[in-house]
Amino acid sequence: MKKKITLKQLASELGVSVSTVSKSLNNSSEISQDTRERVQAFAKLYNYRPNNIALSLKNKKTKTIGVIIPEVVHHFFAMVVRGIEQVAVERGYNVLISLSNESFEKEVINMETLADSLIGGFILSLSKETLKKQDYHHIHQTIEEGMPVVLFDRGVPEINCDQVIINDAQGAQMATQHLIEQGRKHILLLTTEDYISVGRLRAQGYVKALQQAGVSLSNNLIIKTKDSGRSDIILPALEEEIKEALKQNPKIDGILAVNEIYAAAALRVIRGLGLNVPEDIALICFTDGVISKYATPSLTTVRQHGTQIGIEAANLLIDRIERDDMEETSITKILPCEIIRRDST
Amino acid sequence: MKKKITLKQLASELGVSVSTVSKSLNNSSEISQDTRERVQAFAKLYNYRPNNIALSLKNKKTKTIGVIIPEVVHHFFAMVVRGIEQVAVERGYNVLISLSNESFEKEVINMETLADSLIGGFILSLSKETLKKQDYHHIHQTIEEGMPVVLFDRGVPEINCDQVIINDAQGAQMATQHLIEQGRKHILLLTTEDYISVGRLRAQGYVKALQQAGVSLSNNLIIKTKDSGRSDIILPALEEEIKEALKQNPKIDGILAVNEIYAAAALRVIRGLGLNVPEDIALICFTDGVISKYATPSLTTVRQHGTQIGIEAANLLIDRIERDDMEETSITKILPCEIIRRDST
DNA sequence: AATGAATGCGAAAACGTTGTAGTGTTAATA
DNA sequence: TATTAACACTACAACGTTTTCGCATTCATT
Repeated sequence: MKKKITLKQLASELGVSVSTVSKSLNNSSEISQDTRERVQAFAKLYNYRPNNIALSLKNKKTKTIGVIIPEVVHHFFAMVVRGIEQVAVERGYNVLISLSNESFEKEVINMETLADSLIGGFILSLSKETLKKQDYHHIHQTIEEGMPVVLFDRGVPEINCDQVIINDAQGAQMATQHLIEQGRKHILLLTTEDYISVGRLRAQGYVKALQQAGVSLSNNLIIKTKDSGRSDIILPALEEEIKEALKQNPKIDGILAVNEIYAAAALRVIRGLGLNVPEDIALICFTDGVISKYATPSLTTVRQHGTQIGIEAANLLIDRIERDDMEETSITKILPCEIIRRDST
Repeated sequence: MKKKITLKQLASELGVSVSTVSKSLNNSSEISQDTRERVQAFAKLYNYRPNNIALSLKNKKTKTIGVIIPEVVHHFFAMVVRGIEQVAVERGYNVLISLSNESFEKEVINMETLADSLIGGFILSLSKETLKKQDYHHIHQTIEEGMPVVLFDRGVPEINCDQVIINDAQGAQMATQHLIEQGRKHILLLTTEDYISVGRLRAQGYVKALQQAGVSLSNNLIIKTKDSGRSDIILPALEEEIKEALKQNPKIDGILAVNEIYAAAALRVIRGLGLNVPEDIALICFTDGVISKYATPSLTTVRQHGTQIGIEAANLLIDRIERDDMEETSITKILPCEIIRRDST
């Protein structure tokens, strides 16, 4: 077992000082061509690679960014991670990921652990519980300590930091318009409770589209799921609600779901009632994931460009880390959505 | 902006030495009760938290484990990550994730970067390209340097390190038996090329089950996908192959797919041909993911217990890190699979 | 021949922490 | 009263780097 070699060891083998070795490896002009080459050859031979921990300690900077997401088994977040990772690698950074599992406490603990560790900045999407509590002290504190933070997806205007979100309202509006264009007038909305900005904004877009089209809207046509975080618990309940709604209001001819899972639930209910998609009911949803692609019929979706969000967030964060300016005013990037037409509409 | 406070600053504020502060915070009995309390109160007031980088440099250990997976937008790997993360948090470790995107080169680079950084050990699943090349020098080198490595899912017997894999052969055998029990005798196998151990082993299980049941097997009933890594490229080709097979061999009444995506492709083809699942053709696949759950009909699957794999792998790794024994012989854990019955069989 | 600059290298500090080895009190023992 | 023991605290080295400063040489210029 060969342990990693250090500058000191190299120096003593070569019979020169540590400084000389360090400078040679960094190609400093202080050192003669001769010595430089000799040291470099030797270092290569011994497969020397600098100890990043020591570097971090010295530079007070670590080329590592911390990412906290509510869930990893989730297509959208996985896409975002992919984007972040891509940029990070390009720009020479590592990515440290941890999961909040939608829990406030885990989010706080993870943030503290990461902040204590080796992190130059954070990219995170707040957990549902945090949004519900509206307790952002850990975020504020982190920012106070001079650590750059980028929020994504679930934007919070009252936090003063860079944010990358999608235009949820516009996406929902487009989706609703899309249904209306197909002649649907009785559109059921499946969304989350209002404290999740994403759900709230999407509901707003839905309402706006209906108003613009002069279609009357009704509270019976909006189902807000009490999302406990455990999908195996909420789904049967949601299906029951959908079934009830469809029975009570047979005119329903379109459904907009704020995510794939809700759409899948709807699809199941619709089939159970002997109805067809898209003939009887058209279906569109957010999250252009694997369910939509492989469901039968495949689902028309609002694509959220998860990878793109990750890319933007990572660039924003690394820019700020490298400029080292916490002062400059925050940037909020709002990315457009895109409708992916498939067979369900 | 309050930068993080250091021991030295605390010491000068308190008018004692750095050592005293350090020892007080660590509750050393060398320091009087009085001083200890005074220091601790002060530290809490200033929200002191130790700088882990300095600790790591000193201890030559970092409580961080590196995870390299081929893809994050993939249900199984996401589940494994979840398991790893869970154990890591419990045992006080961070998780550093990076993605190889099934590329050999990215895998090597990522391993080097992580090894240079702050890693105490690795958990990884080799990329397809690595398996194809059979070039494991980076793994060997890492192990040589005294870094513990745990491989999961895609086992490689010739690498001497801990491994956590599922019993692929047995899973495939069970799945095939399941189809046979339903009276299916002409079972199509959708698998990968042989260099991927997972595909190879599953094919073996399939063959074994057929032999045990006295069912004749035919090469026409095995489709090996040339997996380029880009699913948008391979899927249409795969669908074409399946369609061809089904046409040429109308007796086919069962399909075993080595992953969800292949199963989804099969489902689409079957529907396109006007056939029904499970009446005409029963369908079973590996990867108990979101597609299987929400497809119509929902798919019977072989569950691989991804979270459990992650848990086992993380425990194995952390045990080895903490015992610091690279010498002890390697452990290979083989986890059983489980059939999840749904509507497609 | 004496001065100056340029060249090539080394010593030492610094980053934040811990642990070992010391230092100086006070109290207890012979 | 002299010796020792216990106590409470401090100094310092070490982890692996980079970097600033300083010290010799050598070489060119007067």
